[in-house]
Amino acid sequence: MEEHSPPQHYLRHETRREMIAAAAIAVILEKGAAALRTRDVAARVGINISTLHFHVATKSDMLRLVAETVRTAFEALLPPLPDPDRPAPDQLRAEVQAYHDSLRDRPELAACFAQLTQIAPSEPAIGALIEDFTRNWCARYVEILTLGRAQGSFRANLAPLPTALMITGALTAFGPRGPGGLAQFWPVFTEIERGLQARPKGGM
Amino acid sequence: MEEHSPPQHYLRHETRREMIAAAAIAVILEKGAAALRTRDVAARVGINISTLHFHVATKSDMLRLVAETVRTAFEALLPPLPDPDRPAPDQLRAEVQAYHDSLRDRPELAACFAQLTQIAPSEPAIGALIEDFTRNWCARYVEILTLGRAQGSFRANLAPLPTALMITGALTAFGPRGPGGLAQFWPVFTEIERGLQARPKGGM
DNA sequence: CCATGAATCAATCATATGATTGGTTAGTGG
DNA sequence: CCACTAACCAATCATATGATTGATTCATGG
Repeated sequence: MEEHSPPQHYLRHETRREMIAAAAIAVILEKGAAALRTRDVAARVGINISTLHFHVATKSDMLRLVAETVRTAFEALLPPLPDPDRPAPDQLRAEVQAYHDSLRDRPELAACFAQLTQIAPSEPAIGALIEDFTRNWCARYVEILTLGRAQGSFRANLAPLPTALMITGALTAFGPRGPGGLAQFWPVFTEIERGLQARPKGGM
Repeated sequence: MEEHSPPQHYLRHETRREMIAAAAIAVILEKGAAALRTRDVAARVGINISTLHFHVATKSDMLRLVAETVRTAFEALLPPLPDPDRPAPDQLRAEVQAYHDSLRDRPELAACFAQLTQIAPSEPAIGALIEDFTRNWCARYVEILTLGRAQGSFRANLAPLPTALMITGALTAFGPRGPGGLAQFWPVFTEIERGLQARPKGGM
């Protein structure tokens, strides 16, 4: 089904590794991480299995490569780190916008990420990488929320960490849903925003 | 490692199927769905592979059995359907409490559910079941939220579906996290609650 | 232009894995 | 208590799968 441009033999190590990562991601998307086979990846790249093993020692290595590739690609799409001097609501929106765009333009990333989450039990290195990324991602929201509370744009009784977990959790749910499932993305974010806003005074 | 009570031979079809489902769930929890092997399940139940195939025709069947078992067990833990005559905030809390308790008392359920998502691509029946369950689960929140808005306990500008997606998304994130990761559960819910509350008037 | 090594492949291995076959045993209805 | 069938198992099959071996080809620096 794939048309590998005619025997474009003899590519560089790093080039091949990138192609392998891309192919592995595609296979994971189509069949799920549970059905990932080194042979399928090799076939997709258009190389022999032994060639694949030349570039990527083991399947476990391949999975690490995929995880690192996805993580790096994801991080490259994130906006600049929170800036204490800009309004938090704007930064929150920018942060969410970046995530939205990643779902729209590179749906493989989040979908693959979700799949990788599941193989963590048998691949501790992957689990650690994912956990680390997730923590960092969440930390960005914690910062923005803390900032916004200090700036007075968010509720004074807002707890940054739980709120950040709520937001990242809600957003993560859009990952596995295909690019079509983005219809409710902004409505969901609008609700989140409403829930954060400072109230005109007079609680209860 | 497992001590199967001494050769308690000749159990009923349904009994064995339940044992098989339980064993499969345990294996999925320990090694992940990708590493699920019919042999491991049989060994855990304490039966021969051919006996396993006698009760469960194929691995695919076994997976469906697992999915249905998890779903049924999950649904059994849910509170009664939303009641238009009770205060929505109470019902919301009851709904969330039930989910919390399921995470605390039956962590296998949510964790296994999450694992099943990785075989969904190659097992459409599983995917459909998961999607269906998720939709129903979300619908419960939609009802409660709609009710609460009508009752005046929630913001008048609250959009039920997006908010329900937000809540279920945020809650789902606690599924894969083990029972230890529940520390932030109630803090997160508290934030959600605060975001829903009707404001004292005077928007903007 | 050739020697060297990086990149490639065909063939093969060892084991894992889902499934089947054919026969054995135990509980049960008559 | 016997016959019948549901439940069970040992042995085996066919294929899938991750990985290796040893030879081959291309690119390139000297």
